[in-house]
Amino acid sequence: MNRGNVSERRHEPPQVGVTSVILALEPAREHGRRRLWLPLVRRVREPFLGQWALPGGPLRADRSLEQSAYETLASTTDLRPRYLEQLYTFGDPARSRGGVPMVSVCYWALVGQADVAQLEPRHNVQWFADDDLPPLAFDHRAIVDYALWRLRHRMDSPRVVRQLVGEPFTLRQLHALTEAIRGERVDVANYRRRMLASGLLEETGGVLREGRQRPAALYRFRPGALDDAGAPWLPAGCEGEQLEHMNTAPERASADDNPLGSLTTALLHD
Amino acid sequence: MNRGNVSERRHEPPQVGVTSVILALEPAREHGRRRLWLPLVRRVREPFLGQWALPGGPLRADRSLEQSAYETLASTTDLRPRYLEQLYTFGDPARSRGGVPMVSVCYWALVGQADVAQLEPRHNVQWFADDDLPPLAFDHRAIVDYALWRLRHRMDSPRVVRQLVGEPFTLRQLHALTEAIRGERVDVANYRRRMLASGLLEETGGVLREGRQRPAALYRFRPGALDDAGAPWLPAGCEGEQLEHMNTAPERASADDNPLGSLTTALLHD
DNA sequence: GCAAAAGTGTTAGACGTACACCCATGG
DNA sequence: CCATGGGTGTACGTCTAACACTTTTGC
Repeated sequence: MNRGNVSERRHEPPQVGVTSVILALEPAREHGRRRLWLPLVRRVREPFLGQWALPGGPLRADRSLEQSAYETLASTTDLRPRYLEQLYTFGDPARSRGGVPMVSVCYWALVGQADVAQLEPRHNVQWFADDDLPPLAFDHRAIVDYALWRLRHRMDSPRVVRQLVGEPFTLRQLHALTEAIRGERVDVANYRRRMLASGLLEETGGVLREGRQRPAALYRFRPGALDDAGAPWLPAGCEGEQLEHMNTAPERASADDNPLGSLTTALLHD
Repeated sequence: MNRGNVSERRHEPPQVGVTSVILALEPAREHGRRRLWLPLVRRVREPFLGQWALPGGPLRADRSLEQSAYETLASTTDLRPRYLEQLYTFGDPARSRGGVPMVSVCYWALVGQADVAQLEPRHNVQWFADDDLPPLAFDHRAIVDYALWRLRHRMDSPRVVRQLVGEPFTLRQLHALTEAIRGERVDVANYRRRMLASGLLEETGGVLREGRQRPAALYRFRPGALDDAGAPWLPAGCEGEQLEHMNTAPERASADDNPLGSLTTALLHD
């Protein structure tokens, strides 16, 4: 798979880029299963000119990785996600451009329903369902699949679910989201009970009528449910082989034994 | 936490480094709980000269990230881990050295019992138990904690367990490893049953006598158990904003729906 | 009343946990 | 025969899947 045509420029410092996968829940269609959606941008340069690709760009030296991801993502798609998590870093020399090695730090992001609606159609940005993607530039397809895999395995995190479904929500909406991500049918009755028994939700008191049937109760996540969540996916600290004056101990966060406590970049704004 | 003294060199391309956390199971002590161990190297340069730190170095442009991690790790500690997985990439500008931004791709690695024994003592490399670490350079402590957290959450992976315990193994050894990583007592009887019922193990036919009691049966992991394992943590593909001729579809691997099929770098040699 | 979705109940099996118990072995 | 760990049995509570059922609404 890797071709070994490394040129003589190999000793130049590698380029560092940032690439993002943005995920959202497809707006409700009439009597259809809701799917996962992601925006792609059309490439305006070679290589892969005209093909669809993930938003990305070079790492700005005066920005953190998260900031760079957020900015390139916002400037190309006009979306302002509330959730941003590092996915993986790719750095094979076979990916070099003209012999200059390329390192790409990939992120995945979540945007809610409201943000999806606000995105006005552009020629160079378009939404695609996860099961109906066009051919993608580079190997962005693999990155998308990896992001979807991560999403499925983060589904038990209230943080993730909340960003996708938006608050407040009905249990049916939550259920639809679960089915969209898992890609399989889930018993509604059991899902209700599990969610209510989890203690993560609280009723808002409001109701929502979506069709012409009985209205459904609205819920939100309890404040405490979002705090610990049992997983410190996003280290707050930073590191380097040469790093000046950075001996601050990592802040240990609350309940769980999460080593890299504060999730600085998970929830960007609230 | 971030100090804003970004110098005028901000537009230089960022340096890219690779850092690794190597984990192993502490050799059996007489009647003591076995703990997790990791080797640290003493810094021979400023900053943090003389302090303990994780092995690391610059990314070689003609090497993949995994190869770079493996080589710097091998050259500094003389260890040849069989498992190597990307952990996280740190890139805050506050971590810059002399104004040149620093991006560090971190890996975690596993070495088995045999490898630990073969490592002859050096002045600049030493093992430390996970609950008795010295002060570390930079914020390497946070990285170690994060690696340990990852390890605890990868414990259900036969690949991970196998590398730490070494084959063949008795159920008691497996159990001891589990307790070491989880940091809590686990019922031996139930652990036995769960493991045997999982279908991941097969008897070698051999037995091992560790004390003066009844010898224990030896097991190994079934070949198939290591294949799918339900999690494609390590993408095989590569990516870049500028990438030449890289439109190969990702190979989808077997049983599960793992998107980035082949775990190229998880198991380095077998 | 009818359709459709909200919401509740019930049951049977799978699974985890605690703990008692027998077996094999060397001293 | 005894101490120690290897290995088995069992009973109980919890969780979950499956599915029948009642309630609320608009037409």
